[in-house]
Amino acid sequence: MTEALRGRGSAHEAVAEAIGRRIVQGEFPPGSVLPAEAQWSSRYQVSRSVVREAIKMLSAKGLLTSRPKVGSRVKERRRWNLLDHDILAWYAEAPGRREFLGTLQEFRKIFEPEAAALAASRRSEKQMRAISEACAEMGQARTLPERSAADVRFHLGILEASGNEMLLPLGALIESALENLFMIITRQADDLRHAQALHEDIERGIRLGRPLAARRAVRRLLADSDAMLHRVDQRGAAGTDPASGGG
Amino acid sequence: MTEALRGRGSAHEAVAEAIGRRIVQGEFPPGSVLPAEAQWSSRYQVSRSVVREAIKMLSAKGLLTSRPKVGSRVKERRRWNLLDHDILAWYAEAPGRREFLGTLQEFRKIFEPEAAALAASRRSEKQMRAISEACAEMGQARTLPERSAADVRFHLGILEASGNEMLLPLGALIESALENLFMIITRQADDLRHAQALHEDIERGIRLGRPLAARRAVRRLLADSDAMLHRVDQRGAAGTDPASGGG
DNA sequence: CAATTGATTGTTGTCTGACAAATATGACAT
DNA sequence: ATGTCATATTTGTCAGACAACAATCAATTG
Repeated sequence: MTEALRGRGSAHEAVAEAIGRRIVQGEFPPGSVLPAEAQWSSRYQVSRSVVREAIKMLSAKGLLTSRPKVGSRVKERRRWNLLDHDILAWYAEAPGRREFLGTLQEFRKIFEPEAAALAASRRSEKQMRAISEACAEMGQARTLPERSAADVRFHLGILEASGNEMLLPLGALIESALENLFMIITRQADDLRHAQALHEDIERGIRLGRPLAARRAVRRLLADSDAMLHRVDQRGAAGTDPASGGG
Repeated sequence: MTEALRGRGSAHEAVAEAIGRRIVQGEFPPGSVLPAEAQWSSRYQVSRSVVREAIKMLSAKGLLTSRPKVGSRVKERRRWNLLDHDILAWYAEAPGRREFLGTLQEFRKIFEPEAAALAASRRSEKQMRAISEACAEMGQARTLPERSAADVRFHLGILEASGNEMLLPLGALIESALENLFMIITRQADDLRHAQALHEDIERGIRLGRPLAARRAVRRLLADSDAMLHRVDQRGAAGTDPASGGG
């Protein structure tokens, strides 16, 4: 009857996460109406206020709309804000992870090369330093999580240096992609060296103010991750061994 | 002491809009703490529950975080979800509209050409029909709002036909851009014919399955809007006369 | 008999009042 | 000067109540 809540944040955050995850994972298909607030309230042993605040959060993310008497209806997927940090996380845990990652990578190929090109023309000295440092830390990292964290900082630094603030929210996408690549891809030492060289090409292009070179370098890097992904696919079952990822 | 609420939706939506707009427009800069919930409650003459639900919505959009005793603190702009429909709308009303529109257009130039290229390779027949119809309606439209609405449908149709569902949330960006172009740009009859021809180029590229042509055509269209914008800029004060826009 | 009207009912929307939890502030003791 | 503790303030959560509203079905009426 009653269910435990995973999250250890505040109650309304935990409830929002629970309901949101269920919706994104397909338990309540678009167009269907959710159980009434009172149901969630008794199921999770929280007050209706908590449920309402949770539902308002999901509605702010475009997952559903509420109307008096009829209830909360799941919106069509087209309306979901798939670029939202939380929705991305829930999505990544849903069935079809591999396709999700493919969509993510395709999206990255659209905006990351252009972001790098913009960064090559507009980056400030401070922004350049952040990018170069992240790149260096990637090369010197001794553990894989350490390297992955520097990787994320590298790509986010490029977004920031692009000078177009609307690109910043797409950072959530990069974080999700790298995290998932990290889980799926296995890299040999040679691969790591190669990936590092690709990152350094990008860094150089931005540092020297060469938009075309930077753009091309990012395209090469993303093509490389794609190749890794396909290699995994061909080796049979898409494994989930935690190993070295890269992007 | 008390203030009236603009919106005519539910109370929490109206309050969220009021507070959100104030934040985005700079009244509460990033890092500052908002007035306490009780303050909003008495100011807008609503219960604290309503204020809380409103604040939870804003927090879901990445505008702020709440902590006991300290209050609700506005997050750094980097964390705002600028691609959110509502935030875009509030942003568009903030000072610096013209720069906002420039950022928007730059962003469009990043993803829309690629979306069109993908659509040229992957569009279904049904999706193609939607695009073609929107394009035709643009040409036959008798009123400017009618034409603008078809324009939006045209571009959203391309996003949908791209086959990458993560591109769909960017539709909010297109809607906002076209709406603002509509307010700022004035077009002569010649301009309108030219814009229509550009749209038809895109439609043709997608219909004939020519990604490169479609991509180039979108680039031409966006360059055209940019030229219109600069023309307005050079004519002095950026007017806000409602007139024919195009994208 | 069909169609409109009306009552019923279940759900969200809102209000009120209360208490718990957490933390910034300042007083106080060391 | 520094660390400890009490206090006050704010968010977090709860409980219960009523209003608004729409879908459904029965009753009334043309």
